[in-house]
Amino acid sequence: MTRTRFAPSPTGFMHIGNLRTALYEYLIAKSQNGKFILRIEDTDQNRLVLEAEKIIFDTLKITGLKYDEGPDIGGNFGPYVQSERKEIYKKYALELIKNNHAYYCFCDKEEFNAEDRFSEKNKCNCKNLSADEIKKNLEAGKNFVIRQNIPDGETSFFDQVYGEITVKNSELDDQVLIKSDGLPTYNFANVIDDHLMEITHVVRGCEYLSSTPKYNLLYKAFGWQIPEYIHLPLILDEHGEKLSKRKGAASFEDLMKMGFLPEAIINYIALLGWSPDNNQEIFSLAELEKKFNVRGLSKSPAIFDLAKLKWMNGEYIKKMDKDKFYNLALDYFKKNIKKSDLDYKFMAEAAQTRVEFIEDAWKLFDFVDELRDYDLDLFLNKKMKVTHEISYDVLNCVLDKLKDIELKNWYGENLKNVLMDLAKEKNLKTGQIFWPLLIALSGKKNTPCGATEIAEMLGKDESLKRINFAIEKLK
RNA sequence: GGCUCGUUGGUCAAGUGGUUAAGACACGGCCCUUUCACGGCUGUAACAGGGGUUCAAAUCCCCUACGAGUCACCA
Repeated sequence: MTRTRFAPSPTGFMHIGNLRTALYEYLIAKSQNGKFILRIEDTDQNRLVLEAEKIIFDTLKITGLKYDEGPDIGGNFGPYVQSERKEIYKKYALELIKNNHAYYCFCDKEEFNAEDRFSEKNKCNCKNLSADEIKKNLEAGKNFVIRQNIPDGETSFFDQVYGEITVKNSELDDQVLIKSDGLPTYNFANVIDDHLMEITHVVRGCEYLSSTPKYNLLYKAFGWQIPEYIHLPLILDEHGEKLSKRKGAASFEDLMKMGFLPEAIINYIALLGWSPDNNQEIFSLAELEKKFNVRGLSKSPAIFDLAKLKWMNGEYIKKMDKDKFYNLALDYFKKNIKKSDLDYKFMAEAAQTRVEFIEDAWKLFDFVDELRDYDLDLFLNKKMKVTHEISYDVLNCVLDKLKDIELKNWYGENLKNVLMDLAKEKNLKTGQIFWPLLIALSGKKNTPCGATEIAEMLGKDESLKRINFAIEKLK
């Protein structure tokens, strides 16, 4: 059975790249009826961030990436937190030492750090220590790490995205397996855990591509079966650099704060580095589970494009249940617009197809409370052949007609009829009536609905006031 | 610097030896429309460069350029 795992370290926010890795891991498992496991890699005690685990749980919950096993829900392969597995790693490390695939190293940490990174390999003689010397050091309580003993030769592996990759073993370090604090490094722990947890497909960012040969050597040393490897290309920011916190939207939390819907985020990042067999763009998670295949994964890095995510967010807003959108938009209407006798239902409906963020819905109606001064040239409209003169004349006629309408008849449909009649009477195009009126009432070119609907929204007094103001302005 | 990987329009991308080199976002135009939007139609715009192999190359090979990853007691 296919088993994949998401193995984040709890060091802070949920990076978009990590979330996408989790998504693909989830999809690979689910598309094959397999299991998706969450494992917390907290072996670096210095980088732990409080709350970070909660962010991981919450994000997976919000996005719907439901895991089958994990620290908070258990499973048959636990514990699912690496710091609780310390003894397990130790045991396997000792086994490697016994078989000469690893060795004790008593060197001081500082010695190595001081060395030039690009110069010759760290030369540590600990590999050649005699059994006696090792015993003496251990008994003396000397600090040690356990290092992997990389053999000569070369190592190849097959990656489902990048294909066959071969590296000379001389390029590989005798990496540390167990740190001096007794905890394993990622490099060791991931191999042990992936094996013990029976992970079949190791999915991770391609920054691990170059250390994969070392992991393979470990699998080989234990005589374990090597899992399928699926390395993922990077996600970059708009400058072609690594996504970073400083430049804005690097994390899921950031995007949520900006008003993006979780479904839209998931849909968008699914397409960053993967493409389906057809041209479909909008996918629910359930659809992705059905259609995802490793074949569609790309090798080259992708740039995170906020503009396209915005478009997608708009698509999800349009698809959203009307009542749901209404309820969400209502808060913003009430909070930001003072006028209260408004048809919020109507407003929500008008906004739903025009907005990329729910919190922007009210902005379409920002002219309701107050008419901001506007440029006279807004009246000009080539297509409808509207000029300043026509606007002036039309608004005078409109004012004439409207001022006699009784309050009980002041509603959109009726106003529209009255003005249509006016157009006929004056032999004008309908646009030549409605355009100047729209500008006069709203002071803007882009409005969420038509002129008569706005007139209804504003009420008779306010509408006439604004028409008068426009006439004065045009004089 | 060594090693490894990558490079199709501004962006995401399809493409696996013969295509008018898809589609989406963004941008422009047109239609619909009392505005805007939605929707529909449409336009601009790409195989990093150079060598091979082949009747034929975006596709296979080599070189160059550029970019990235890695070379931690971080993951």
